[in-house]
Amino acid sequence: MTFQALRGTSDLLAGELARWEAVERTVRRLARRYGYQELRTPVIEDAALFSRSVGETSNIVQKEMFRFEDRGGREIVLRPEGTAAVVRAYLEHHLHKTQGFAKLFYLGPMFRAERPQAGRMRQFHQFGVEAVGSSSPWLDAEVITLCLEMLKACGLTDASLLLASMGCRADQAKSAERLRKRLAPHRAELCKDCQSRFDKNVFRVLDCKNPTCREIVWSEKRSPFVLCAECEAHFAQVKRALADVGIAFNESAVFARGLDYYTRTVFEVRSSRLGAQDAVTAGGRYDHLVKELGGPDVGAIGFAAGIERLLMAVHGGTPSDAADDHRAGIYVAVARPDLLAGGFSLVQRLRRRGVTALMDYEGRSLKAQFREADDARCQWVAILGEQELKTQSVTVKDLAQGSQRTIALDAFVEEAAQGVKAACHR
RNA sequence: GUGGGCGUAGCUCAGACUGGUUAGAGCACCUGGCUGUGGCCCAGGGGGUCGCGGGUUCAAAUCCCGUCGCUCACCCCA
Repeated sequence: MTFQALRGTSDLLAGELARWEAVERTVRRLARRYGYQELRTPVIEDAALFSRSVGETSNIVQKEMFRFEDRGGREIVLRPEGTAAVVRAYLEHHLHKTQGFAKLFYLGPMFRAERPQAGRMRQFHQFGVEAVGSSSPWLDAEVITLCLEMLKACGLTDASLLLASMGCRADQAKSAERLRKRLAPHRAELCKDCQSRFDKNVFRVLDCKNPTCREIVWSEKRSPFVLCAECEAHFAQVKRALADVGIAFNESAVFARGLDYYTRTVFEVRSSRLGAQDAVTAGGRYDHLVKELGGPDVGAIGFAAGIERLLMAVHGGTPSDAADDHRAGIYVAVARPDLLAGGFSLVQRLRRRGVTALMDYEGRSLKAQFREADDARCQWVAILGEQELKTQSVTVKDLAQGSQRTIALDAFVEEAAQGVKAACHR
C-alpha cells in the first residue's frame, strides 16, 4: 500500500520551491513599499463567513467548498478565498476603530473542491492585497498598479489588464432588470443553464458560450450596464489615474465577477501563456462587505493572484533545476572509512563557524565522494587522509579550477569562516 | 458533475494494431577501469506485481469488461 498526495494537491520540491520563495520575497518587498502590512489568517473558518460574503448562490459556496462539521456541530470550511477572512480579521481586531483604514496583504493556501486541470488545483496558493476602509478611486488605481508591479517583478511579461465597473447596488439592480427585460422574450430559447441563471444571477448569461444564448445577448448593441453619475465619475477617475501612471487596460462591459460582494471597479489580469484558466489575478471593489459582516459602512478594494498560475505563465514548462555554475560550500572527503570521526568533527567545526559543509557517511570511495561534491555544486573538497592526520592538515581542492594545496587544519577552518564573513558584507 | 487522452524501470518513452522464448532503450543511480581525486570516455551491475481486478486463450504488457489514478477540456475561477 503506497500513499500519494490527494487529488488536486501537490508537493513542492527544492527546485520548484526556489521559484516560490522568489515570488514570496517579491510580494512582501513591493507590498511594504506601498504601505501594506502582512496578515495571516487561519486556514479554517466558519462556513457562514463565506456564504454571507461570497454569496449563497455563488458556485464557490454551492459546490466548491471543503466543508465539515467539527465535534461541537459547527460548520467549518477550508477557506476558498482570502478577502472575507481579511475583512473578518479587520473587524475582529477592531482595526476599523484603531486605525480606520487598513492596508493589508496575505499569502497562503486556498481550497476549492473542483475537478483539477491545468492551472486549477484543489489546494492552490494566492497572494492578495486588501485596502479596507476607503472608497477613494485613487485607491483603486493604487491597488491595480501594485498588482501589475508585483506581477511584473515576478517576471510576468505578457499581462493584459481587463477593467470594468459593475456599478453600485442600485445600478446592478437596474442593469439586471434591463437585462431580464431584454432576455425575457427569448427566455424559452436560452440554454438550460441560462434558464436558471435568468433568475439567480442574470449577468452570468452574458458569458455563456452557447451560440444561441450569445446571439440573443448580442442582438442588442447597447450595453445592459448602467452607471449612476457617481459611479460613472468614480470609474472615470480610476481610468484617468491609471492612464496618468502609464497603465494600459482594456475596458470590457461584459465581464462580471462571480462573487456577490463586488461593486464598482472590477479587474482581471490574464496571460496568453496559460491554458483555459488564463486569469492570473482578479479583484475589485467591495463597498458593502465590511458592513454586511457587521462593521461600519466603509468601502474596500483588493485582489488575489494565483501563484501556481503566475509561475506557469512565467516559466512555462521549463524544468526548475537551474544548474548554474554557482559553487559554494565545502565537501569533506575522507580517504578511509576509519577517518569518518575526523571528518565529522571537521564538518561540525565548519558549520558552527557558518560555513556550508557536507560529507558522506557511507565510507565510499574518494571517487564517489568527489562525484557527490560535484553534484552538490560544492566549491571545495577538503580531503582528510593518513598524511593529513599525521600533520594536522587538510588537502583542499578547488573544484572549479582543479587546483589543490595542503594547509594546516586550524588555518583552513579560520580561512573558510572569514570567507563567509566577507561574503556577508558584500 | 460531464466528456476526451493516457497509465510499461526513479525519469522520458519503445514494445500493443498483426497475443508466442528470461519485457527493452536513453537518461539517472551504483561499482570498477584510475587500490588518495569530480566533469569526459569505457566496462559491468542493481532496479519492473507492464496501475489494479476479472474475462477470453494452450499462451496476455498486447484482445475484452470493470475499476482506480493521472491529465486536458466543459463548467467555474486565482
